[in-house]
Amino acid sequence: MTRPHSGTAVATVDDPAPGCSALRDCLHCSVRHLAVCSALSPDEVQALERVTVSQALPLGATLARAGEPRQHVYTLTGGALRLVRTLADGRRQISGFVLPGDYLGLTGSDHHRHDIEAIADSRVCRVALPQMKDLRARYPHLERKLLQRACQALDDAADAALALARLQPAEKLADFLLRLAAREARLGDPGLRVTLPMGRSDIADHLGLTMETVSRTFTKLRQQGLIALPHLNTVEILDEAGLRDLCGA
Amino acid sequence: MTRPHSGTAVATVDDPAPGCSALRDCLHCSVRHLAVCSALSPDEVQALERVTVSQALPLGATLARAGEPRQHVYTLTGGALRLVRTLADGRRQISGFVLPGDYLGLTGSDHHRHDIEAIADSRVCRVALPQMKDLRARYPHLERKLLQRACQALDDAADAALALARLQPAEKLADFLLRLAAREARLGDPGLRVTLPMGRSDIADHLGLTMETVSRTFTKLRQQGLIALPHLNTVEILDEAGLRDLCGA
DNA sequence: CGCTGTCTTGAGTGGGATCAATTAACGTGG
DNA sequence: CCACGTTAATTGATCCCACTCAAGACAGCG
Repeated sequence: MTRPHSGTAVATVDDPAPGCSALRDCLHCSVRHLAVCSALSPDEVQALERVTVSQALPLGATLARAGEPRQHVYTLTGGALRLVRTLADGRRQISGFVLPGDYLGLTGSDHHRHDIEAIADSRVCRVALPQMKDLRARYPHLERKLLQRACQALDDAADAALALARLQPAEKLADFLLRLAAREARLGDPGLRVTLPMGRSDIADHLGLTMETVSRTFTKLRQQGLIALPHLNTVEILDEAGLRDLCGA
Repeated sequence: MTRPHSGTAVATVDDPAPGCSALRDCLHCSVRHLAVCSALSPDEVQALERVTVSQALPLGATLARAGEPRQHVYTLTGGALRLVRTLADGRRQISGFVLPGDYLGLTGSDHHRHDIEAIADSRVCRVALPQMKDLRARYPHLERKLLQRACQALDDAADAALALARLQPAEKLADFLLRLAAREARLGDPGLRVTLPMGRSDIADHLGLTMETVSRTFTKLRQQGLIALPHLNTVEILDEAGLRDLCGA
């Protein structure tokens, strides 16, 4: 069971005295993902440790709600989150899934624009906004890295928009699976076995479909021999080339 | 006639010896839109002038094609462009429309990801990539401004994705018109009269619809008294509140 | 073993796409 | 100024696919 229980979201829980391993994770993420520390002195590392807080998010917990004022930026160090937008009448869209290494804070707004919910037991590394501002002022390298990430995110957003606007359900799903596989591959995994931390309706709300259509499309891809579904949340990519020219690339 | 003729795109034409007005425009755009020059010395302005080139784009001209290596960044100083992606089988999506003041260059790729086409007689201010790199290294303020813009663009992309995924045709069109009106308002225009530089099929390919549906939806909004269409390319917003709660905001 | 929540599968409907024809807008040349 | 030709936009008729509603299968867990 990797899915959150209905609507009973547990409140977020801080980690006021982070253990050394959590702190090391945070620094690690800062180093690896934001490349701040490439040439930091020991006291600079100390300064970083002071502004960095690890926070646990059990499955189903909500990190933020749309409309709330933003207080921190985050880097996901483990687990998975979803970014949810809901219309007045309940229509839902999932702007994206946040996986380990992803940075949360690239927005021009001072309020959250999404509900941010944990779809697996997760852990984030967080920095308060004013302190992040200081860091960015102090390390131009960080600013540059953030801009790089933002540009990459913009490219991804354009790809997603094309998929939403013009791909058919099977193409959307193939595209989604390949994208997920590529992301897991970048984190070191082989790439043929993709784990889906999210449920069918999350996929549907991400691709602009219904749960039923997603389910039917999974069966269709399976019957065509393009994928296998050993478990509900595990997809094995049998014919990557086949998937790839399904989504017209 | 503000629409490009069929497929006969005129090649882009450089302006090797830009007149003083073009140069002033370029500097103006750099100042106003990237806020580089807020505290520049005269010789720094000279340096900027040297890297800045104005380029005219007649209606129908192509500034770049998807797949080509990127050579410059641009700021649009007049007219309008469209960013087009085309699938192998001809399905088309327009990622966005570029209006005066917009910056072209926020991408992580070193190749163009869109066809960039002028949908009106246009003019861009361009800077070669290596020189832009220098500028960014020299002026941290510029880097910060670009990041701000990228973040804003990301927010807009999320909004667009929600619209593509979950809004109905009438809602999509209402959202589009309001967004366009807001954009014109930011450039000083009153806001009740929106000029559409693009044709119906461009709107369709932007919203993930067909030309016919866009046309039908226009008539529907008109019959409901929400808008008026004095000319083909002019929309008058009669009931802004009505439009606004159509798209669920 | 039954309960709960999720996923799958089925049958029927509706809305946007498709195909096709008409109308409108604009520019040109007589 | 008007008739013509071209291109874009509108309107109409039909179809198809994804949505909707509903039932059934499956897994996880107490």
